[in-house]
Amino acid sequence: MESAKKRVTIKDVARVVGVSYATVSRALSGSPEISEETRQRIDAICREMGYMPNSIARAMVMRRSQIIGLIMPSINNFFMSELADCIETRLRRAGYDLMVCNTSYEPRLERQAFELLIGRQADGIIFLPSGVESYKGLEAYFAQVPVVILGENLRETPDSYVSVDNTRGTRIGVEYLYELGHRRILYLGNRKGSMTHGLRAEGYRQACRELGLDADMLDSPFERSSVDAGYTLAREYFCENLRHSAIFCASDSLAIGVMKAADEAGLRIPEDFSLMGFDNISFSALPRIDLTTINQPEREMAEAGVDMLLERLRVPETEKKHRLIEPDLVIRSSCRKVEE
Amino acid sequence: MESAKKRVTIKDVARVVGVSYATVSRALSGSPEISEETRQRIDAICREMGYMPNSIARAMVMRRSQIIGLIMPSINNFFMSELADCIETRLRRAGYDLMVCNTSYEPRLERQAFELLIGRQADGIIFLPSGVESYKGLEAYFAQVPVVILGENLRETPDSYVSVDNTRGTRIGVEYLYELGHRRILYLGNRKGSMTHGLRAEGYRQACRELGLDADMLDSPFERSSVDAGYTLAREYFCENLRHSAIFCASDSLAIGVMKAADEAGLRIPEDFSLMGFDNISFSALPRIDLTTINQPEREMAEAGVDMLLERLRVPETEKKHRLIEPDLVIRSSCRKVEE
DNA sequence: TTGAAAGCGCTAACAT
DNA sequence: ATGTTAGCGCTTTCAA
Repeated sequence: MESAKKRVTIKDVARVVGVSYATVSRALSGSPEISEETRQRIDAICREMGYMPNSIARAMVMRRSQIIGLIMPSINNFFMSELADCIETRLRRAGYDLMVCNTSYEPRLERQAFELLIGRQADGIIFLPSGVESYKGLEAYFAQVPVVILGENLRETPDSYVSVDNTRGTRIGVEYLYELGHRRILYLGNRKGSMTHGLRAEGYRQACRELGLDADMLDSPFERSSVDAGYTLAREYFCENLRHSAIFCASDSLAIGVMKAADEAGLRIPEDFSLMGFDNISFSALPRIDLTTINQPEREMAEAGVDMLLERLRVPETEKKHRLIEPDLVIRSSCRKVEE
Repeated sequence: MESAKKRVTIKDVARVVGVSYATVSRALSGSPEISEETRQRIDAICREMGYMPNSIARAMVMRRSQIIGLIMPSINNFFMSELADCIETRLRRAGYDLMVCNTSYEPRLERQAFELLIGRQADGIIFLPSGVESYKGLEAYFAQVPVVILGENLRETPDSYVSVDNTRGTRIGVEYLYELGHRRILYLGNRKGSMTHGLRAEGYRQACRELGLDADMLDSPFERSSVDAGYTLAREYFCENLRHSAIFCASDSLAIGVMKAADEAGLRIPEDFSLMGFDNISFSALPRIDLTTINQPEREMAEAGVDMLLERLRVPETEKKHRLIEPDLVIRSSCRKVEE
């Protein structure tokens, strides 16, 4: 019984109502050229028979699927799941459905996701690249379907993208620490090979230069930022004497790792040193963590990305735009005023 | 140019190769009744022309979309995003794509999601209900498409579901605390109206009865479990003298709120009281939080749910199964041994 | 206002 | 081994 379910089609309805199925189609799509009476009859019968339009057939002839693809490294990531959530909600309100593809940071899966979504006739794609490198080799797809890139600052790309202004973010952070009196600020966890991190590091350098501070960076050899990476890095650093009054971490995860190492080393935050993160992941707001950090406004990013994509769908000639979202400082308890 | 992109179809390929388009279809679908030579030629031309199969057309005639819908309250939730992540990965490996629908805990959006996915010809649906109540009124859809329910224990439903054994979870927790010497264990944060929470509370009561302890519960008047809810509840509780040696929270979020209240009240964990959570959300593993808790094996749940659904797709007569996943204890540092 | 018919890209049954 | 053709459910001319 369950599998023998032939669904009710427009034809079935037409037969019952006693009109041609074109008429039913018109009634359903709210065409004006139809009498109020037949429309009512058709509506009633549709409800009665439990008719549900087949959007696949519809997409076929309309050449629009009303599907947007979301390609991202992982759904299970504070930053990304927040983005995904906002994207879904906003797209749905605009009448689109979301198809999600995990890439697990694998370029191979990124390619595959594009092909799959194009095959599914997705009307557009929102893409969170797993890194700058991954962007290469994907350009061919960008000609086939409107794509908006989210997250990575791809300055050189001519494609639409939305990103947080990472450079601005670290500048804001350094300036804040400076105002608190900090003059020896370590920047911890910079990763080469990540555009995002490169820009954050750049902001740190710029701010130091302008404020007349020594830029001092402890790079990360790890593939990705994580609590463990921060912990490992900080442990090493704490072996020597504490030469800085503040540590600015390239990401919140790293900062939390630094906290752990500090706790173990008997160093207090912010009494012995101030700690600043970047991202404002949900962890950072927790009691006991309560990390001062630079916030990436995910909601705003998601909305900007979706709107940009929808705009391109509505007006195909729309030129590709770049949009930098302004990050902001979230003051919690991990930084304190000092006299130097 | 961008919007004038007529995609390459099977017919275009056929024309170039000089065969009928049925032949191309056969070649592509790996039919054996075709000469190796033409297959090679077709493959080559397809690649050359950048042909990508239109899965919509395919779904239309095959009457299988290879799409699975995932209906859940929110993508942005530690437990759920982890589930979504695993579900996506496993489905993709099985050749399915995932369409995600947020319901924001609104029954109206749950209904809408079902209709939408059925309209999209989804082959099956994985459903995380926002609550027991929400289950009502949805039964009609269950007849139209195979559905597997994840998360909620819906004992009465005849439909397929996978859930963690919540009752067992709290029992494990109480037994552990008992072994550590605790005899006065408060159960904090029980919410009426949630099946999950009802079962957890039940486990607590059972264990207390069997171990000869007094069951003592501090119910939560809040709609959902959250850090704030736990904080508020605990603050109130700490106003009086600490009458318990351990607090078992109905969820990790609550437990973290309790931590915050304890910190403010100058109570130390686990020195002044032991604290146990339930869920093992990613927060709980953080340094400074390090909460002993009951783990819900999300990966296992996701896999069981996906497998159950795929099995029903393969063998439509498969009877609907219920599967309870065994939770397990994660020992961290928030509970300690006591002499009573 | 309504009906008839073509066609979206593809698969599969039937011919050859 | 390959071609012909019907048809999946729907929208949209074109006619009536």
